[in-house]
Amino acid sequence: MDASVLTMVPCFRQLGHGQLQAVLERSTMRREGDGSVIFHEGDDAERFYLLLDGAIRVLRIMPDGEQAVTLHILPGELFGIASAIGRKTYPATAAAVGDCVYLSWPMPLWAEFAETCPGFAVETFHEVGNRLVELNTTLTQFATKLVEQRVACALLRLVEKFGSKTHNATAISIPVTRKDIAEMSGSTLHTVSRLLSGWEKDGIVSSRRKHVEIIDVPRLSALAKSG
DNA sequence: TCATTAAGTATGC
DNA sequence: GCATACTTAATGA
Repeated sequence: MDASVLTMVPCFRQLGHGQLQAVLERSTMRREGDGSVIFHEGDDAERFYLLLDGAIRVLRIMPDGEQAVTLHILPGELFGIASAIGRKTYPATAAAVGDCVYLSWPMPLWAEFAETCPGFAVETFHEVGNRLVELNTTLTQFATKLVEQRVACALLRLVEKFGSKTHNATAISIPVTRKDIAEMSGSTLHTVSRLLSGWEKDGIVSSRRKHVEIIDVPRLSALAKSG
């Protein structure tokens, strides 16, 4: 594994090759398959993580066993950064979406990186800030929109993060089930299934098992708007 | 307007 | 061939 994989990572962007090498040498690399849980909500926050490849779903599990997906992590982003917000335990569960490759470090190194790595603190503040904005947007959607609009919003959020243009559509590049979309939109898999079937008839989306692509993004955006 | 129940079909390891 | 993903309709809050 070469230190150059870290040059694209925002929080290490200002480090020279030697420093990157040192950071890398102190990390542990792991690989996980779809659905594997990396840490659970409430676990002691012993390590922090950097996603190199794949995607991570951050979710909370309700007392009745229901799950709510709060956000997704992209390659190059940190996760499990309890230290950054002054916590001793993880506030949410992190699970792999598809195959993932990630690095991790013992949590005590967080303070050391923040002190010794130029740009690390500033970049992680940015990242945390961006997530706050994202969560705020999602929260507003939950509070103000009807289910159909929320489901449309959830799909658009997936497109924003994982959309890849194909010949005549925008495919979501990670596996997503109806249940996943329901957990992102505060709905049920049945309602999501019904909505997707309807939109498929209207030529707005096209879906197979665990795979969704959007044929007509503007019309989906229109559905996502209230009114 | 939407969740729940229930009963089915399709798909993939 | 079995578990998982998905569809559809009916019911009722």
